[in-house]
Amino acid sequence: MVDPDTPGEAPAAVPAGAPQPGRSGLDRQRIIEAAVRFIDENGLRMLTMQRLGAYLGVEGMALYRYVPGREALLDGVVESVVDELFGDPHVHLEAHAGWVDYLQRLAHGLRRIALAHPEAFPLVATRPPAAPWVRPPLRSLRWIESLLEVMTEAGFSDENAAAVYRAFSSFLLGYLLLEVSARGVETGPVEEPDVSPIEDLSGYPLLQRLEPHLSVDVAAEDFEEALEALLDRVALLLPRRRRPPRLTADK
Amino acid sequence: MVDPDTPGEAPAAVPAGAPQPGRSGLDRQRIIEAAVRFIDENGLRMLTMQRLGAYLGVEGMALYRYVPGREALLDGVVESVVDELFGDPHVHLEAHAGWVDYLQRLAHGLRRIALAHPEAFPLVATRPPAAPWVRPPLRSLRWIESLLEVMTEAGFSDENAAAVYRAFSSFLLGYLLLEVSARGVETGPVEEPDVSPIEDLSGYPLLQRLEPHLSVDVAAEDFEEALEALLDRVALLLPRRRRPPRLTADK
DNA sequence: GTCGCCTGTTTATGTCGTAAACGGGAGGGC
DNA sequence: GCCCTCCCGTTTACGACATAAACAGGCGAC
Repeated sequence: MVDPDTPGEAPAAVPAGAPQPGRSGLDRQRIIEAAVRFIDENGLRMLTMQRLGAYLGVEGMALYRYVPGREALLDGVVESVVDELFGDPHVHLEAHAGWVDYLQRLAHGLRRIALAHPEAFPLVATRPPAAPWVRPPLRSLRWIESLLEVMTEAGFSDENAAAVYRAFSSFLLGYLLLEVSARGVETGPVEEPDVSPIEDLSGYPLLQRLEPHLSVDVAAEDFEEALEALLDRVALLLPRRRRPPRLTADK
Repeated sequence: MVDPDTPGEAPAAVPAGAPQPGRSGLDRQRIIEAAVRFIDENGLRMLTMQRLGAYLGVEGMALYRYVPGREALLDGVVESVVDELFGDPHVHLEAHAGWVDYLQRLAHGLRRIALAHPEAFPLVATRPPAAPWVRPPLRSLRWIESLLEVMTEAGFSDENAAAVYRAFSSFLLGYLLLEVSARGVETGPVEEPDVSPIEDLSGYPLLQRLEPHLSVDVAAEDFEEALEALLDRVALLLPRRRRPPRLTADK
Protein backbone atom coordinates (compact mmCIF):
# COMPACT_ATOMS: atom_id res chain seq x y z
CA MET A 1 0.00 0.00 0.00
CA VAL A 2 1.66 3.18 -1.17
CA ASP A 3 0.29 6.07 0.76
CA PRO A 4 -0.45 8.64 -1.90
CA ASP A 5 -1.05 11.62 0.30
CA THR A 6 1.37 12.51 3.02
CA PRO A 7 4.75 13.08 1.38
CA GLY A 8 4.79 14.17 -2.23
CA GLU A 9 8.12 12.69 -3.15
CA ALA A 10 9.75 12.97 0.22
CA PRO A 11 11.89 9.82 0.15
CA ALA A 12 13.36 10.72 -3.22
CA ALA A 13 16.36 12.27 -1.55
CA VAL A 14 18.54 9.61 -3.07
CA PRO A 15 19.44 10.30 -6.72
CA ALA A 16 17.65 7.04 -7.62
CA GLY A 17 20.76 5.89 -9.39
CA ALA A 18 22.62 4.51 -6.39
CA PRO A 19 20.49 1.88 -4.64
CA GLN A 20 21.25 3.41 -1.24
CA PRO A 21 23.04 0.48 0.35
CA GLY A 22 21.63 -0.30 3.75
CA ARG A 23 23.69 -1.38 6.69
CA SER A 24 24.68 -4.50 4.80
CA GLY A 25 25.56 -4.13 1.17
CA LEU A 26 22.27 -5.81 0.28
CA ASP A 27 20.78 -5.20 -3.11
CA ARG A 28 18.76 -7.20 -5.64
CA GLN A 29 21.67 -7.44 -8.03
CA ARG A 30 24.07 -8.53 -5.31
CA ILE A 31 21.62 -11.13 -4.03
CA ILE A 32 21.19 -12.69 -7.45
CA GLU A 33 24.92 -12.74 -8.09
CA ALA A 34 25.42 -14.36 -4.71
CA ALA A 35 22.78 -16.94 -5.61
CA VAL A 36 24.64 -17.77 -8.82
CA ARG A 37 27.92 -18.17 -6.97
CA PHE A 38 26.19 -20.20 -4.28
CA ILE A 39 24.71 -22.55 -6.88
CA ASP A 40 28.07 -22.86 -8.61
CA GLU A 41 29.73 -23.78 -5.32
CA ASN A 42 27.08 -25.84 -3.57
CA GLY A 43 24.62 -27.00 -6.19
CA LEU A 44 21.09 -25.96 -6.91
CA ARG A 45 19.56 -28.34 -4.42
CA MET A 46 21.40 -26.64 -1.57
CA LEU A 47 20.02 -23.20 -2.38
CA THR A 48 17.69 -22.11 0.37
CA MET A 49 16.55 -18.69 1.39
CA GLN A 50 18.11 -19.02 4.80
CA ARG A 51 21.34 -20.48 3.47
CA LEU A 52 21.63 -17.80 0.84
CA GLY A 53 21.02 -15.23 3.56
CA ALA A 54 23.77 -16.73 5.69
CA TYR A 55 26.01 -16.74 2.61
CA LEU A 56 25.46 -12.98 2.52
CA GLY A 57 25.89 -12.56 6.26
CA VAL A 58 22.21 -11.86 6.84
CA GLU A 59 19.02 -13.59 7.92
CA GLY A 60 17.06 -15.32 5.20
CA MET A 61 14.07 -13.05 5.57
CA ALA A 62 16.16 -10.03 4.67
CA LEU A 63 16.21 -11.19 1.05
CA TYR A 64 12.48 -10.62 0.76
CA ARG A 65 13.05 -6.87 0.86
CA TYR A 66 14.61 -7.12 -2.58
CA VAL A 67 13.22 -10.29 -4.14
CA PRO A 68 9.51 -11.21 -4.17
CA GLY A 69 10.20 -14.87 -3.45
CA ARG A 70 12.20 -17.91 -4.30
CA GLU A 71 10.75 -18.38 -7.77
CA ALA A 72 11.57 -14.81 -8.70
CA LEU A 73 15.06 -15.34 -7.37
CA LEU A 74 15.54 -18.35 -9.64
CA ASP A 75 14.23 -16.35 -12.57
CA GLY A 76 16.80 -13.72 -11.72
CA VAL A 77 19.51 -16.34 -11.58
CA VAL A 78 18.59 -17.60 -15.05
CA GLU A 79 18.54 -14.07 -16.43
CA SER A 80 21.82 -13.20 -14.79
CA VAL A 81 23.58 -16.28 -16.11
CA VAL A 82 22.27 -15.82 -19.63
CA ASP A 83 23.15 -12.16 -19.59
CA GLU A 84 26.80 -13.01 -19.07
CA LEU A 85 26.80 -13.26 -22.85
CA PHE A 86 26.85 -9.47 -22.96
CA GLY A 87 30.14 -9.43 -21.10
CA ASP A 88 31.79 -12.00 -23.35
CA PRO A 89 34.40 -10.19 -25.47
CA HIS A 90 34.23 -12.87 -28.16
CA VAL A 91 30.51 -12.55 -28.83
CA HIS A 92 28.82 -9.52 -30.34
CA LEU A 93 25.29 -8.51 -31.07
CA GLU A 94 26.33 -7.52 -34.58
CA ALA A 95 27.81 -9.81 -37.20
CA HIS A 96 31.14 -8.25 -38.10
CA ALA A 97 32.42 -11.25 -40.01
CA GLY A 98 29.36 -12.87 -41.51
CA TRP A 99 26.59 -15.00 -40.14
CA VAL A 100 28.66 -18.17 -39.88
CA ASP A 101 31.18 -16.49 -37.65
CA TYR A 102 28.35 -14.91 -35.68
CA LEU A 103 26.61 -18.21 -34.99
CA GLN A 104 29.88 -19.89 -34.12
CA ARG A 105 30.75 -17.20 -31.61
CA LEU A 106 27.28 -17.27 -30.14
CA ALA A 107 27.36 -21.05 -29.80
CA HIS A 108 30.75 -21.01 -28.15
CA GLY A 109 29.72 -18.20 -25.86
CA LEU A 110 26.74 -20.17 -24.66
CA ARG A 111 28.88 -23.25 -24.23
CA ARG A 112 31.28 -21.23 -22.11
CA ILE A 113 28.37 -20.11 -19.95
CA ALA A 114 27.07 -23.65 -19.57
CA LEU A 115 30.49 -24.93 -18.55
CA ALA A 116 31.00 -22.01 -16.19
CA HIS A 117 27.71 -22.74 -14.40
CA PRO A 118 27.05 -26.45 -14.76
CA GLU A 119 24.85 -26.51 -11.68
CA ALA A 120 22.74 -23.59 -12.87
CA PHE A 121 22.41 -24.64 -16.49
CA PRO A 122 19.58 -27.13 -15.96
CA LEU A 123 17.68 -24.18 -14.59
CA VAL A 124 18.35 -22.22 -17.76
CA ALA A 125 17.27 -25.24 -19.75
CA THR A 126 14.03 -26.13 -18.03
CA ARG A 127 12.57 -23.03 -16.37
CA PRO A 128 9.39 -22.16 -18.31
CA PRO A 129 10.11 -19.16 -20.52
CA ALA A 130 7.87 -16.13 -20.78
CA ALA A 131 6.66 -17.04 -24.26
CA PRO A 132 6.68 -20.32 -26.18
CA TRP A 133 9.03 -18.88 -28.78
CA VAL A 134 11.65 -17.98 -26.18
CA ARG A 135 13.73 -21.09 -26.49
CA PRO A 136 16.43 -21.99 -23.99
CA PRO A 137 19.32 -21.62 -23.79
CA LEU A 138 18.87 -18.40 -25.76
CA ARG A 139 16.50 -16.81 -23.30
CA SER A 140 17.28 -13.18 -23.93
CA LEU A 141 15.02 -11.12 -26.17
CA ARG A 142 17.96 -8.99 -27.21
CA TRP A 143 19.94 -12.00 -28.37
CA ILE A 144 17.00 -13.54 -30.18
CA GLU A 145 16.43 -10.21 -31.91
CA SER A 146 20.12 -10.04 -32.71
CA LEU A 147 20.18 -13.52 -34.22
CA LEU A 148 17.12 -12.87 -36.34
CA GLU A 149 18.56 -9.58 -37.50
CA VAL A 150 21.88 -11.13 -38.48
CA MET A 151 20.19 -13.92 -40.38
CA THR A 152 17.74 -11.72 -42.25
CA GLU A 153 20.50 -9.24 -43.03
CA ALA A 154 22.49 -12.14 -44.43
CA GLY A 155 19.73 -12.83 -46.90
CA PHE A 156 17.66 -15.48 -45.15
CA SER A 157 13.93 -15.16 -45.45
CA ASP A 158 11.91 -14.37 -42.37
CA GLU A 159 10.70 -17.93 -42.28
CA ASN A 160 14.17 -19.38 -42.66
CA ALA A 161 15.61 -17.06 -40.05
CA ALA A 162 13.04 -18.34 -37.61
CA ALA A 163 13.82 -21.92 -38.62
CA VAL A 164 17.52 -21.33 -38.03
CA TYR A 165 16.74 -19.90 -34.63
CA ARG A 166 14.76 -23.00 -33.76
CA ALA A 167 17.36 -25.46 -35.02
CA PHE A 168 20.14 -23.52 -33.35
CA SER A 169 18.47 -23.46 -29.95
CA SER A 170 17.54 -27.13 -30.09
CA PHE A 171 21.09 -28.04 -31.00
CA LEU A 172 22.56 -25.97 -28.18
CA LEU A 173 20.11 -27.18 -25.59
CA GLY A 174 20.69 -30.85 -26.29
CA TYR A 175 24.44 -30.73 -26.51
CA LEU A 176 25.04 -28.38 -23.61
CA LEU A 177 22.57 -29.95 -21.24
CA LEU A 178 24.06 -33.36 -21.85
CA GLU A 179 27.59 -32.06 -21.54
CA VAL A 180 27.07 -30.36 -18.18
CA SER A 181 25.00 -33.24 -16.87
CA ALA A 182 27.68 -35.74 -17.79
CA ARG A 183 30.33 -33.55 -16.18
CA GLY A 184 28.20 -33.21 -13.08
CA VAL A 185 27.93 -36.95 -12.75
CA GLU A 186 31.55 -37.79 -13.31
CA THR A 187 33.02 -35.00 -11.19
CA GLY A 188 30.59 -34.48 -8.39
CA PRO A 189 31.89 -31.20 -6.93
CA VAL A 190 29.13 -31.05 -4.38
CA GLU A 191 29.55 -34.51 -2.88
CA GLU A 192 25.95 -35.48 -3.22
CA PRO A 193 24.60 -38.67 -1.69
CA ASP A 194 25.08 -39.76 -5.29
CA VAL A 195 22.94 -42.26 -7.09
CA SER A 196 24.36 -45.75 -6.98
CA PRO A 197 27.26 -45.43 -9.42
CA ILE A 198 27.51 -49.17 -9.46
CA GLU A 199 26.29 -50.59 -12.70
CA ASP A 200 26.12 -54.27 -13.35
CA LEU A 201 26.98 -54.61 -16.99
CA SER A 202 26.69 -58.36 -17.17
CA GLY A 203 24.07 -59.06 -19.76
CA TYR A 204 25.11 -56.02 -21.78
CA PRO A 205 28.10 -57.22 -23.77
CA LEU A 206 28.23 -54.20 -26.04
CA LEU A 207 28.10 -51.78 -23.16
CA GLN A 208 31.00 -53.66 -21.66
CA ARG A 209 32.97 -53.70 -24.89
CA LEU A 210 32.25 -50.07 -25.78
CA GLU A 211 32.51 -48.72 -22.25
CA PRO A 212 35.91 -47.11 -22.97
CA HIS A 213 34.45 -45.42 -26.05
CA LEU A 214 31.43 -44.28 -24.09
CA SER A 215 33.38 -42.91 -21.15
CA VAL A 216 35.96 -40.89 -23.07
CA ASP A 217 35.11 -37.20 -23.00
CA VAL A 218 34.81 -35.95 -26.54
CA ALA A 219 32.09 -33.42 -25.83
CA ALA A 220 34.16 -30.57 -27.25
CA GLU A 221 34.84 -32.38 -30.53
CA ASP A 222 31.24 -33.56 -30.77
CA PHE A 223 30.06 -30.02 -30.24
CA GLU A 224 32.31 -28.61 -32.94
CA GLU A 225 31.35 -31.28 -35.41
CA ALA A 226 27.63 -30.99 -34.82
CA LEU A 227 27.86 -27.20 -34.99
CA GLU A 228 29.67 -27.45 -38.32
CA ALA A 229 27.03 -29.82 -39.62
CA LEU A 230 24.27 -27.51 -38.49
CA LEU A 231 25.90 -24.53 -40.15
CA ASP A 232 26.34 -26.48 -43.36
CA ARG A 233 22.69 -27.38 -43.28
CA VAL A 234 21.71 -23.79 -42.58
CA ALA A 235 23.81 -22.56 -45.49
CA LEU A 236 21.66 -24.60 -47.84
CA LEU A 237 18.71 -22.40 -46.94
CA LEU A 238 20.33 -19.34 -48.47
CA PRO A 239 18.96 -18.22 -51.83
CA ARG A 240 21.13 -19.46 -54.64
CA ARG A 241 24.31 -17.57 -55.44
CA ARG A 242 26.67 -18.20 -58.32
CA ARG A 243 28.84 -20.26 -56.03
CA PRO A 244 27.78 -22.09 -52.92
CA PRO A 245 28.97 -19.84 -50.09
CA ARG A 246 32.01 -20.75 -48.09
CA LEU A 247 30.79 -22.42 -44.97
CA THR A 248 33.65 -21.96 -42.58
CA ALA A 249 35.87 -18.98 -41.99
CA ASP A 250 39.10 -20.67 -42.88
CA LYS A 251 40.28 -24.21 -42.14
CA MET B 1 14.25 -55.69 11.16
CA VAL B 2 14.12 -59.13 9.60
CA ASP B 3 14.01 -61.73 12.30
CA PRO B 4 16.17 -64.50 10.93
CA ASP B 5 15.26 -67.16 13.43
CA THR B 6 11.66 -67.89 14.24
CA PRO B 7 10.00 -68.83 10.96
CA GLY B 8 12.18 -70.36 8.30
CA GLU B 9 10.18 -69.18 5.34
CA ALA B 10 6.83 -69.05 7.02
CA PRO B 11 5.34 -65.98 5.29
CA ALA B 12 6.16 -67.45 1.90
CA ALA B 13 2.64 -68.81 1.62
CA VAL B 14 2.09 -66.50 -1.34
CA PRO B 15 3.64 -67.82 -4.56
CA ALA B 16 5.95 -64.76 -4.55
CA GLY B 17 4.61 -63.78 -7.95
CA ALA B 18 1.57 -61.92 -6.69
CA PRO B 19 2.62 -59.10 -4.35
CA GLN B 20 -0.11 -60.00 -1.85
CA PRO B 21 -2.26 -56.89 -2.14
CA GLY B 22 -2.99 -55.39 1.24
CA ARG B 23 -6.29 -53.89 2.21
CA SER B 24 -5.79 -51.23 -0.42
CA GLY B 25 -4.43 -52.31 -3.75
CA LEU B 26 -1.13 -50.67 -2.88
CA ASP B 27 2.01 -51.80 -4.59
CA ARG B 28 5.23 -50.20 -5.77
CA GLN B 29 4.29 -50.56 -9.41
CA ARG B 30 0.84 -49.10 -8.85
CA ILE B 31 2.26 -46.21 -6.86
CA ILE B 32 4.70 -45.28 -9.59
CA GLU B 33 2.05 -45.53 -12.27
CA ALA B 34 -0.22 -43.34 -10.19
CA ALA B 35 2.62 -40.83 -9.82
CA VAL B 36 3.03 -40.71 -13.59
CA ARG B 37 -0.67 -40.13 -14.09
CA PHE B 38 -0.71 -37.56 -11.32
CA ILE B 39 2.16 -35.65 -12.94
CA ASP B 40 0.47 -35.84 -16.32
CA GLU B 41 -2.71 -34.41 -14.85
CA ASN B 42 -1.44 -31.94 -12.28
CA GLY B 43 2.15 -31.16 -13.13
CA LEU B 44 5.35 -32.13 -11.45
CA ARG B 45 5.30 -29.26 -9.00
CA MET B 46 2.04 -30.50 -7.51
CA LEU B 47 3.38 -33.98 -6.76
CA THR B 48 3.62 -34.43 -3.03
CA MET B 49 3.73 -37.55 -0.93
CA GLN B 50 0.51 -36.67 0.81
CA ARG B 51 -1.24 -35.63 -2.40
CA LEU B 52 -0.14 -38.78 -4.19
CA GLY B 53 -1.40 -40.75 -1.22
CA ALA B 54 -4.76 -39.02 -1.40
CA TYR B 55 -4.78 -39.70 -5.15
CA LEU B 56 -4.55 -43.38 -4.22
CA GLY B 57 -7.09 -43.13 -1.43
CA VAL B 58 -4.52 -43.52 1.30
CA GLU B 59 -2.44 -41.48 3.71
CA GLY B 60 0.85 -40.18 2.38
CA MET B 61 2.93 -42.20 4.81
CA ALA B 62 1.55 -45.43 3.42
CA LEU B 63 3.69 -44.95 0.32
CA TYR B 64 6.85 -45.36 2.35
CA ARG B 65 6.09 -49.05 2.77
CA TYR B 66 6.82 -49.51 -0.92
CA VAL B 67 9.07 -46.63 -1.90
CA PRO B 68 12.16 -45.54 0.06
CA GLY B 69 11.40 -41.86 -0.39
CA ARG B 70 10.49 -39.12 -2.77
CA GLU B 71 13.73 -39.22 -4.75
CA ALA B 72 13.37 -42.93 -5.35
CA LEU B 73 9.79 -42.34 -6.41
CA LEU B 74 10.93 -39.82 -9.01
CA ASP B 75 13.56 -42.25 -10.23
CA GLY B 76 10.83 -44.80 -10.59
CA VAL B 77 8.71 -42.33 -12.53
CA VAL B 78 11.57 -41.70 -14.96
CA GLU B 79 12.20 -45.39 -15.38
CA SER B 80 8.52 -46.12 -15.86
CA VAL B 81 8.08 -43.43 -18.49
CA VAL B 82 11.16 -44.45 -20.42
CA ASP B 83 10.21 -48.11 -20.25
CA GLU B 84 7.02 -47.34 -22.13
CA LEU B 85 9.25 -47.79 -25.15
CA PHE B 86 9.06 -51.52 -24.61
CA GLY B 87 5.32 -51.42 -25.06
CA ASP B 88 5.46 -49.41 -28.27
CA PRO B 89 4.48 -51.71 -31.13
CA HIS B 90 6.33 -49.52 -33.64
CA VAL B 91 9.72 -49.76 -31.96
CA HIS B 92 11.79 -52.90 -31.60
CA LEU B 93 15.03 -53.83 -29.94
CA GLU B 94 16.17 -55.48 -33.16
CA ALA B 95 16.65 -53.80 -36.50
CA HIS B 96 14.39 -55.68 -38.87
CA ALA B 97 14.67 -53.16 -41.66
CA GLY B 98 18.10 -51.63 -41.37
CA TRP B 99 19.68 -49.16 -39.01
CA VAL B 100 18.03 -46.10 -40.57
CA ASP B 101 14.58 -47.50 -40.00
CA TYR B 102 15.63 -48.56 -36.51
CA LEU B 103 16.83 -45.09 -35.54
CA GLN B 104 13.76 -43.47 -37.06
CA ARG B 105 11.42 -45.71 -35.11
CA LEU B 106 13.39 -45.17 -31.92
CA ALA B 107 13.33 -41.41 -32.37
CA HIS B 108 9.62 -41.35 -33.03
CA GLY B 109 8.97 -43.65 -30.12
CA LEU B 110 10.79 -41.33 -27.77
CA ARG B 111 8.99 -38.34 -29.23
CA ARG B 112 5.68 -40.08 -28.60
CA ILE B 113 6.70 -40.63 -25.00
CA ALA B 114 7.74 -37.01 -24.57
CA LEU B 115 4.45 -35.76 -25.98
CA ALA B 116 2.47 -38.23 -23.89
CA HIS B 117 4.14 -37.01 -20.69
CA PRO B 118 5.11 -33.39 -21.23
CA GLU B 119 5.13 -32.66 -17.52
CA ALA B 120 7.32 -35.63 -16.71
CA PHE B 121 9.77 -35.24 -19.57
CA PRO B 122 11.91 -32.54 -17.94
CA LEU B 123 12.47 -35.10 -15.20
CA VAL B 124 13.64 -37.62 -17.77
CA ALA B 125 15.87 -34.94 -19.24
CA THR B 126 17.55 -33.58 -16.14
CA ARG B 127 17.55 -36.25 -13.43
CA PRO B 128 21.20 -37.27 -12.95
CA PRO B 129 21.75 -40.64 -14.60
CA ALA B 130 23.53 -43.53 -12.94
CA ALA B 131 26.60 -43.17 -15.15
CA PRO B 132 27.91 -40.29 -17.29
CA TRP B 133 27.43 -42.30 -20.46
CA VAL B 134 23.74 -42.90 -19.76
CA ARG B 135 22.42 -40.00 -21.79
CA PRO B 136 18.83 -38.83 -21.54
CA PRO B 137 16.34 -39.31 -23.00
CA LEU B 138 17.67 -42.82 -23.73
CA ARG B 139 18.09 -43.81 -20.12
CA SER B 140 17.59 -47.53 -20.42
CA LEU B 141 20.61 -49.82 -20.51
CA ARG B 142 18.71 -52.26 -22.68
CA TRP B 143 17.97 -49.62 -25.29
CA ILE B 144 21.50 -48.28 -25.28
CA GLU B 145 22.77 -51.81 -25.70
CA SER B 146 20.25 -52.33 -28.49
CA LEU B 147 21.29 -49.18 -30.33
CA LEU B 148 24.98 -50.03 -30.10
CA GLU B 149 24.28 -53.54 -31.29
CA VAL B 150 22.27 -52.40 -34.27
CA MET B 151 24.92 -49.89 -35.28
CA THR B 152 27.87 -52.24 -34.94
CA GLU B 153 25.94 -54.98 -36.73
CA ALA B 154 25.33 -52.49 -39.52
CA GLY B 155 29.05 -52.08 -39.99
CA PHE B 156 29.85 -49.07 -37.85
CA SER B 157 33.04 -49.23 -35.86
CA ASP B 158 32.80 -49.33 -32.09
CA GLU B 159 33.96 -45.76 -31.94
CA ASN B 160 31.44 -44.59 -34.52
CA ALA B 161 28.61 -46.50 -32.89
CA ALA B 162 29.35 -44.64 -29.68
CA ALA B 163 29.51 -41.35 -31.58
CA VAL B 164 26.14 -42.04 -33.17
CA TYR B 165 24.68 -42.81 -29.77
CA ARG B 166 25.96 -39.47 -28.48
CA ALA B 167 24.74 -37.44 -31.41
CA PHE B 168 21.38 -39.20 -31.39
CA SER B 169 20.75 -38.57 -27.71
CA SER B 170 21.81 -34.92 -27.93
CA PHE B 171 19.51 -34.40 -30.89
CA LEU B 172 16.56 -36.02 -29.15
CA LEU B 173 17.10 -34.23 -25.88
CA GLY B 174 17.25 -30.78 -27.42
CA TYR B 175 14.33 -31.16 -29.78
CA LEU B 176 12.02 -32.99 -27.42
CA LEU B 177 12.73 -30.88 -24.37
CA LEU B 178 12.08 -27.72 -26.33
CA GLU B 179 8.95 -29.15 -27.91
CA VAL B 180 7.33 -30.18 -24.64
CA SER B 181 8.41 -26.99 -22.93
CA ALA B 182 6.92 -24.86 -25.68
CA ARG B 183 3.71 -26.87 -25.55
CA GLY B 184 3.60 -26.54 -21.80
CA VAL B 185 3.84 -22.77 -22.03
CA GLU B 186 1.30 -22.27 -24.75
CA THR B 187 -1.31 -24.69 -23.48
CA GLY B 188 -0.99 -24.59 -19.73
CA PRO B 189 -3.09 -27.63 -18.79
CA VAL B 190 -2.41 -27.12 -15.12
CA GLU B 191 -3.41 -23.50 -14.91
CA GLU B 192 -0.29 -22.39 -13.10
CA PRO B 193 0.12 -18.92 -11.68
CA ASP B 194 1.97 -18.57 -14.97
CA VAL B 195 4.88 -16.31 -15.55
CA SER B 196 3.87 -12.95 -16.93
CA PRO B 197 2.93 -13.87 -20.48
CA ILE B 198 2.94 -10.22 -21.32
CA GLU B 199 5.92 -9.31 -23.43
CA ASP B 200 6.62 -5.80 -24.50
CA LEU B 201 8.09 -6.15 -27.95
CA SER B 202 8.64 -2.48 -28.56
CA GLY B 203 12.32 -2.11 -29.23
CA TYR B 204 12.48 -5.51 -30.88
CA PRO B 205 11.30 -4.86 -34.42
CA LEU B 206 12.35 -8.24 -35.78
CA LEU B 207 10.63 -10.10 -32.99
CA GLN B 208 7.51 -8.15 -33.84
CA ARG B 209 7.81 -8.82 -37.55
CA LEU B 210 8.71 -12.49 -37.18
CA GLU B 211 6.36 -13.22 -34.32
CA PRO B 212 3.94 -15.12 -36.58
CA HIS B 213 6.81 -17.24 -37.88
CA LEU B 214 8.05 -17.84 -34.34
CA SER B 215 4.68 -18.78 -32.92
CA VAL B 216 3.60 -21.24 -35.58
CA ASP B 217 4.00 -24.81 -34.39
CA VAL B 218 6.26 -26.64 -36.79
CA ALA B 219 7.90 -28.84 -34.19
CA ALA B 220 6.91 -32.01 -36.02
CA GLU B 221 8.37 -30.86 -39.33
CA ASP B 222 11.49 -29.53 -37.63
CA PHE B 223 11.93 -32.85 -35.89
CA GLU B 224 11.62 -34.85 -39.09
CA GLU B 225 13.97 -32.60 -40.96
CA ALA B 226 16.63 -32.57 -38.26
CA LEU B 227 16.33 -36.32 -37.87
CA GLU B 228 16.82 -36.80 -41.59
CA ALA B 229 19.86 -34.53 -41.50
CA LEU B 230 21.31 -36.44 -38.58
CA LEU B 231 20.79 -39.77 -40.31
CA ASP B 232 22.42 -38.46 -43.46
CA ARG B 233 25.37 -37.36 -41.40
CA VAL B 234 25.53 -40.70 -39.65
CA ALA B 235 25.50 -42.53 -42.96
CA LEU B 236 28.72 -40.82 -43.93
CA LEU B 237 30.45 -42.64 -41.08
CA LEU B 238 29.87 -46.02 -42.70
CA PRO B 239 32.95 -47.60 -44.26
CA ARG B 240 33.06 -47.04 -48.00
CA ARG B 241 31.08 -49.30 -50.25
CA ARG B 242 31.16 -49.42 -54.00
CA ARG B 243 28.29 -47.03 -54.01
CA PRO B 244 27.49 -44.47 -51.38
CA PRO B 245 24.85 -46.22 -49.29
CA ARG B 246 21.23 -45.36 -49.67
CA LEU B 247 20.34 -43.10 -46.79
CA THR B 248 16.64 -43.58 -46.28
CA ALA B 249 14.92 -46.65 -47.69
CA ASP B 250 16.88 -49.71 -46.62
CA LYS B 251 20.26 -51.13 -47.37
C1' DG C 1 16.39 16.80 19.57
C1' DT C 2 12.65 14.28 17.60
C1' DC C 3 10.28 11.78 14.27
C1' DG C 4 9.59 8.67 10.57
C1' DC C 5 11.20 5.54 7.34
C1' DC C 6 14.45 2.17 5.64
C1' DT C 7 16.38 -2.21 6.67
C1' DG C 8 17.34 -6.27 8.84
C1' DT C 9 15.41 -9.46 12.76
C1' DT C 10 12.15 -12.07 15.25
C1' DT C 11 8.14 -14.54 15.53
C1' DA C 12 4.51 -17.24 13.61
C1' DT C 13 2.10 -20.33 10.31
C1' DG C 14 1.36 -23.82 6.98
C1' DT C 15 3.50 -27.30 3.95
C1' DC C 16 6.61 -30.78 3.18
C1' DG C 17 9.56 -35.10 3.76
C1' DT C 18 10.25 -38.62 6.78
C1' DA C 19 11.19 -41.33 11.34
C1' DA C 20 8.83 -43.71 14.83
C1' DA C 21 5.15 -45.37 17.40
C1' DC C 22 0.56 -47.24 16.91
C1' DG C 23 -3.41 -50.34 16.00
C1' DG C 24 -6.44 -53.34 13.78
C1' DG C 25 -7.37 -57.13 10.96
C1' DA C 26 -6.15 -61.51 8.70
C1' DG C 27 -4.08 -65.96 8.80
C1' DG C 28 -1.73 -69.79 10.99
C1' DG C 29 -0.99 -72.98 14.84
C1' DC C 30 -3.03 -75.18 18.63
C1' DG D 1 -12.58 -71.63 18.49
C1' DC D 2 -8.73 -68.89 20.44
C1' DC D 3 -4.57 -66.46 20.49
C1' DC D 4 -0.39 -64.94 18.56
C1' DT D 5 2.09 -62.63 15.14
C1' DC D 6 3.02 -60.03 11.26
C1' DC D 7 1.49 -57.05 7.67
C1' DC D 8 -0.02 -52.55 6.42
C1' DG D 9 -2.12 -48.34 6.71
C1' DT D 10 -2.55 -44.46 10.33
C1' DT D 11 -1.18 -41.24 13.78
C1' DT D 12 2.04 -38.63 15.89
C1' DA D 13 6.22 -36.14 15.93
C1' DC D 14 10.11 -33.37 14.27
C1' DG D 15 13.07 -30.62 11.53
C1' DA D 16 13.58 -27.96 7.17
C1' DC D 17 11.59 -24.74 4.40
C1' DA D 18 8.90 -20.59 2.24
C1' DT D 19 6.79 -16.73 3.61
C1' DA D 20 3.56 -13.36 6.17
C1' DA D 21 3.54 -10.19 9.88
C1' DA D 22 5.14 -7.83 13.74
C1' DC D 23 9.25 -5.73 15.54
C1' DA D 24 13.37 -2.78 16.45
C1' DG D 25 17.20 0.12 15.75
C1' DG D 26 19.69 3.54 13.39
C1' DC D 27 20.11 7.44 10.26
C1' DG D 28 18.58 11.49 7.82
C1' DA D 29 15.32 15.39 7.66
C1' DC D 30 13.29 18.89 9.99
